[in-house]
Amino acid sequence: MRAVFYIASNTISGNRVGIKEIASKIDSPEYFLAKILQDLSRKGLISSIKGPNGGFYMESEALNRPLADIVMAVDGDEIFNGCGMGLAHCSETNPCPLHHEFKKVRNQITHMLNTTTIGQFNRELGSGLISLKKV
Amino acid sequence: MRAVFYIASNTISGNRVGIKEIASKIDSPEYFLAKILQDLSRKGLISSIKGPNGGFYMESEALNRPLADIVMAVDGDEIFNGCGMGLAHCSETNPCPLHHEFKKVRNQITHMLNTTTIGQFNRELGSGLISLKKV
DNA sequence: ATAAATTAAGATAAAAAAGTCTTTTATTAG
DNA sequence: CTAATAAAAGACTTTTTTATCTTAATTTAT
Repeated sequence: MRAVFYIASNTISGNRVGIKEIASKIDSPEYFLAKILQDLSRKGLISSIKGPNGGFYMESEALNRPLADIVMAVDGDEIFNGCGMGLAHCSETNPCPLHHEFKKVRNQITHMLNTTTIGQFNRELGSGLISLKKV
Repeated sequence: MRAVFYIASNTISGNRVGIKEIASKIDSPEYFLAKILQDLSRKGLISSIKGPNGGFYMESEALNRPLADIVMAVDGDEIFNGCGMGLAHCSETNPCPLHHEFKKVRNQITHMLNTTTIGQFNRELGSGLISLKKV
């Protein structure tokens, strides 16, 4: 996610960025991150070109995709489904005691991830002053 | 969590339950579950006695503890902290674009886990008709 | 006391996730 | 065309999590 933000913010300012730069800026192991970006690239969320002056960037359509797409691409849709307590029987018609509250929470998260685009998040994040590191 | 619910519901009806029974009822590998229960037992959330007619049960105080205590015991307090986006810079004074919404969500979850006790959840779950299986 | 039942603890193993390295492929600049 | 640069792909290693097995300790019933 942080890597995508970094790529997005560079795309917005017209640059492509190499894996080494991304890795160092978000403080993530280079080769490991490479795997993830390759995957996101295969899934079309980010783009890349090889060779000198190559690197990662995003298509403008991709910038308009919601944050949920990153989550889906990396982790799948698991977090969006199922009973919060992990109970099989729990459903709308046979809810566990926290079903409705959990549902509310999950809908909120889903809504927020679906209505915030990558580009929008980045613009609101502000200029390049902000660290995308985790620690 | 499901194991604790099973123990709680049996405690409420005055029984102790053995690891094999729990494992089969919640559909979890016996030895693995044993490790987790040993841990919860060391932490005082559940109790056990050995020997014939032994098994796991809960003290009545434990039944009054909030669900959050189970989460804490098993997973620690990580889920209760930090920026939802994993950004280091994000804080109350320098919030990321989703900070406030995330905070709302997290507070909701925390509140719901803190104000629902194990015993209460179980009583609301209803009688023994309900499967605690995951699938 | 002894045998049986039952959890506790420790060692080990298997599986999954995270991380690293090496080789290949594509692109560009000269 | 060639050399250099950069991502892609695949093999491999390490670490963490999940799961299993074995032995020990405790309790109860006889």
